[in-house]
Amino acid sequence: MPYDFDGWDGSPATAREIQKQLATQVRLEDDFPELRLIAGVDVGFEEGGDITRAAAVLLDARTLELVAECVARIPTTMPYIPGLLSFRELPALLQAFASLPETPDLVFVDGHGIAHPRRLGVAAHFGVVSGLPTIGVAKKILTGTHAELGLSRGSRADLLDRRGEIIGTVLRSKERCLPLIVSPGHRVSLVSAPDLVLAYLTRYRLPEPTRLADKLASRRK
DNA sequence: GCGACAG
DNA sequence: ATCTTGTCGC
Repeated sequence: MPYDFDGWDGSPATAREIQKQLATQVRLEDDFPELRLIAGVDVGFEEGGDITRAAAVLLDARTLELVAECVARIPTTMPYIPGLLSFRELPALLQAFASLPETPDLVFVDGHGIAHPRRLGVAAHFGVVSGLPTIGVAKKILTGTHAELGLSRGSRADLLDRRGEIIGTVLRSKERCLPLIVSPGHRVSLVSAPDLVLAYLTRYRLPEPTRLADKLASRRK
């Protein structure tokens, strides 16, 4: 067995079983008005990919002020396989997240939520495992199609799966920039997910939680 | 069988 | 994701 994570042995059959179990736990619930703390998580790599570096940042939901930041570095155990991203990044992500001094009310995850072939992108998986509300914020589409969207900030279009079901929102977060792909992870509705992303947007393409986590994970500046 | 394909 | 400087355009 080349890999090992919660019973994962690298075979497509095992992957299907794990995804099937987790997918049944994904539920889109209520929305929430008063948020106090929000978090952002992302992953980067070091040593040519041998080391997975996860970052978690905690922000004051009202002022967007950085409250805390944590980094976890662990050996990489799996290769990148489209559709199975969470199995590669979740261990490090959870470790960094667990180091935060407080639990946030909402977590923004770099990657897709339910805008995934099996409705189980890394943001949905993270939500199910942590039990916290999560939103997936990706920079590219993994699956799905959408109509053209406006050029102004805030313009959006539904992301549809092969059957015409809405699985996310293509959102123009900044003018003259490629749109973000926003989808619910856990305990957040399809409608409120993009609104929450807009709520924590400043002058950049990415919302603050994800932007800061991304910067810390890739050790850039 | 031939493409598409988050990070 | 990561390897990488300058450069075009708002």
